[in-house]
Amino acid sequence: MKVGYPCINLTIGCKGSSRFWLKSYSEERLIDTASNNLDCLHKMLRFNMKHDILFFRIASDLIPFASHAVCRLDWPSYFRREFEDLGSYINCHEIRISMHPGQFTVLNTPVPSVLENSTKELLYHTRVLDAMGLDGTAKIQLHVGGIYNNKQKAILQFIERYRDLDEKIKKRLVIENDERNYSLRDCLWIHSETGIPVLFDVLHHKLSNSGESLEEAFALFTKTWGKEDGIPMVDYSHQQTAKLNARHSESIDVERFECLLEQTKPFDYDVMLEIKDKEKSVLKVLPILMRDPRFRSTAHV
DNA sequence: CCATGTCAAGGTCAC
DNA sequence: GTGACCTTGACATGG
Repeated sequence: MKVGYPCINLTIGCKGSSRFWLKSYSEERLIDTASNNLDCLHKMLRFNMKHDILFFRIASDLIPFASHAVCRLDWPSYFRREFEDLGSYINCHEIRISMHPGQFTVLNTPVPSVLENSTKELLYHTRVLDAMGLDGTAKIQLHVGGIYNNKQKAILQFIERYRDLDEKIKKRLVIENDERNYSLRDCLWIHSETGIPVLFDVLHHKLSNSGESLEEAFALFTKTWGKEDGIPMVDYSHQQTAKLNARHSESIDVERFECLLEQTKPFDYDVMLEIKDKEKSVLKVLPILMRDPRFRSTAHV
């Protein structure tokens, strides 16, 4: 079990996901922004290592507009050195990595241009992880997509589109249960047809499920991850506690997180805390994790 | 300098 | 059919 947070570190004062507006695109601007992002990513990983944080989600904006037609730069070559340095740091320290394309990446869309853009976006994410030399345990998480008035058909469409993807993408792609359209049960069905692993989102499951308890859910989704996929991944967040003033200070409820650990004792997994205050929430739960025999700290590496 | 408007992309729902 | 919302910031421009 490794613990982490997504994309942004609020302590160290740099940003690994800076972008700019498309209309001000220039190759120079791209190179400048991407250089800073890559540099900041390295800083965030070093910060994480100091604090026993071995799971991290890399922001999709690492190389802005990389999947857009406007980008003519051969960025994997241009930044080869930076990617290799990052990759060796990640591999040496056994850091777990994920990425999560945005809402515009939809595989089961009926619109050809959307499919084309989505495929390019998935290819971009894959190329980032490949450029770092990471193995198949570095994952790209995606929601199943839209319903289009016919869920059964939409699921079959997803399966068909998944099968058509490049092997390099397939090796990394996992699906995540969402809060509205595709529940754990739906994802498991897609898994049975395709073999794609299911990343479990605790909050989404609470909002949309088929009556499975947390224990039952863990027993189900953890089985969808093969040896080559690595330890199953979990996204954890909770709804804001009804407190005055909580609006700007959302942070993890340590007791509730402790309940999760307690309820899922038989299972090993890597957990991403999707909480507004990012690494601060991770630091808050570290003392509890340190007492958990499943937890992997930097002392193990 | 500061305030405000705008930003690649999709899907869903309320009206 | 249109527009707000998701989610949130921060880039960019105009005053």
